[in-house]
Amino acid sequence: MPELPEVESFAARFRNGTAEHPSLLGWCIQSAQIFWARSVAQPDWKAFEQQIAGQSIQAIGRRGKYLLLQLSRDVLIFHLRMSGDLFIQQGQTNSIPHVRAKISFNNGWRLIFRDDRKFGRLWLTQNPDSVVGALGPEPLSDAFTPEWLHTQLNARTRLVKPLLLDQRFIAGLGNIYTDEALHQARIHPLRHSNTLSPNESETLWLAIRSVLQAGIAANGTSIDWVYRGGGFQNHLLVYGRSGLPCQTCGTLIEKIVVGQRGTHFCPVCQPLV
DNA sequence: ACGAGCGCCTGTCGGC
DNA sequence: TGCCGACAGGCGCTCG
Repeated sequence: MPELPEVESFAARFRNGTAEHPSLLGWCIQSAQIFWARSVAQPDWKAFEQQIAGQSIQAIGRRGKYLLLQLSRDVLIFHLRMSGDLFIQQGQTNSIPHVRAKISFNNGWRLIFRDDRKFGRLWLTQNPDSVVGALGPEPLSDAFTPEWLHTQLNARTRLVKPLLLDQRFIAGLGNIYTDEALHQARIHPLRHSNTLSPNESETLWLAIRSVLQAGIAANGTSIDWVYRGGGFQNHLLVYGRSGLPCQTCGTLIEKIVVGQRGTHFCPVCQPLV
């Protein structure tokens, strides 16, 4: 579930601190425990536990949906996939179910990785490009321009929705924000990418950025308690609203399957030309 | 180049 | 009530 805005929210909270905990910058790792071996993608879980001990957090960042913690020697990378969640805890151990990894710091705090579906992954590597190097541009960066988007859309023939979900094309969009961006741009999810006009591409560019920025401003989207503390679920116009009236025209929102993913759209606002 | 199908996993929900 | 299939925020793989 966590898409770019949710991961950005984690990065900001870890970097700046919250009312519940201070910034993680400078914290020194005392030990780590892995409870599900396959949650660690690299190296193997035993080497992960050994290598991470003694390293301290020097920087906290995000690339696409990946959370990157620069440590003394390695980079610790998280991808939360469908159901991953991160907690900062101190003192008594709360009984959190589905804990896959626990990282304990010298100052008594702990970072808990919870993930009921076990799809999330951790990496500990000196070469973060081996994990995030193939990602497309950051949609909120200066490299992501209307001209770039139009050129790249027209260079492919794929359906626009699966293309936007492809992390090698653009980094960070997931199912929720893609549906919302296409709706805001008034583009049908089954359009072929090479049929978008320059004007439509620019509208889509603006929609992607504005939806992501609104998501970040709301601290992300919380659905089914998979991700906590966000407010953007109250601003969704199509995702999860099939059968409900479109807030623009009143037509009932439809749900179809595109590229194996549930896809929500307004058939009137987003005509298939 | 592209899409479909499937595997990875667990929890929830609706239908019968 | 209980069982069973469908489905869910993601993504990597194989196969046409």
